[in-house]
Amino acid sequence: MANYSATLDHTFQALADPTRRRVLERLVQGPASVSELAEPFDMALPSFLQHLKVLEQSALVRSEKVGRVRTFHVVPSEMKRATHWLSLQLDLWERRLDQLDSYLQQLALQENDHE
Amino acid sequence: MANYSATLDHTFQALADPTRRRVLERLVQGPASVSELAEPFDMALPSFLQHLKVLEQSALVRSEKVGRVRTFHVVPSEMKRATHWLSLQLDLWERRLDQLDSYLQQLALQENDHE
DNA sequence: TATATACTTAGGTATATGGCTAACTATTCT
DNA sequence: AGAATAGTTAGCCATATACCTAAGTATATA
Repeated sequence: MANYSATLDHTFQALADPTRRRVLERLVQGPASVSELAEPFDMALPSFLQHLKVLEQSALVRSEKVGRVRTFHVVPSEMKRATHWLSLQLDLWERRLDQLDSYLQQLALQENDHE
Repeated sequence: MANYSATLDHTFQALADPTRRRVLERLVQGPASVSELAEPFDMALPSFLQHLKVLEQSALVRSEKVGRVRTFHVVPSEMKRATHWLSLQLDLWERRLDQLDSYLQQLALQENDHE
């Protein structure tokens, strides 16, 4: 495993679950094993592992197994892509507001001319 | 309708679908009616309407109906919240790397002392 | 070598999601 | 009034998601 084509779909899907977001919040503080990650959650281990799988398939995290311990760590690139998409939309939205604003101001000026 | 308690769950869930992201990309350019929004999509109208419903319930957009036309527009606050969460995680991740870095540098210095 | 630890796999269930068609309502145009 | 337009509601279906228990594998520890 290592060849995932992660998409914004998968990224946002992975982020849509509170358990998975809490895991990420833990992992940005540093790597952790499956059982360390699972500990705060009142959930059967196989259910929890499902979440880790989703996170890894979305490429938000990666893991390696050494001995019997699997350690997870954050990979920032997909979070960056998601942030970028959102920032771009917010930016475009604000630009449009600015344009609208100056258009309305111009209109107001023309109105004054006619008085 | 107007009393939704939107959460990051709902926001990311809404963003996880390509149709809904394309709708948002359209709406940051300015408001649009249901049929304008639906036009680029090869999808039955009721299916498409479902997506608009998800977007509105996640509070990423809002709509008003005038006559027989319902017009949608972007509401930026939830996008900002999502961006904020992501940026915070990325920021925490980088801080941790920096700390690790200076720790390792210190370790290297101490090693030199012992030579 | 026996036991404990740390995951893993298999398989089952309930609900959610994303699509459809058909039929209906409310406005607007002729 | 009758027809067209714009959106809505109801109901069906297939697949995905999120949880579970039970049982299995591989690696350490006593």
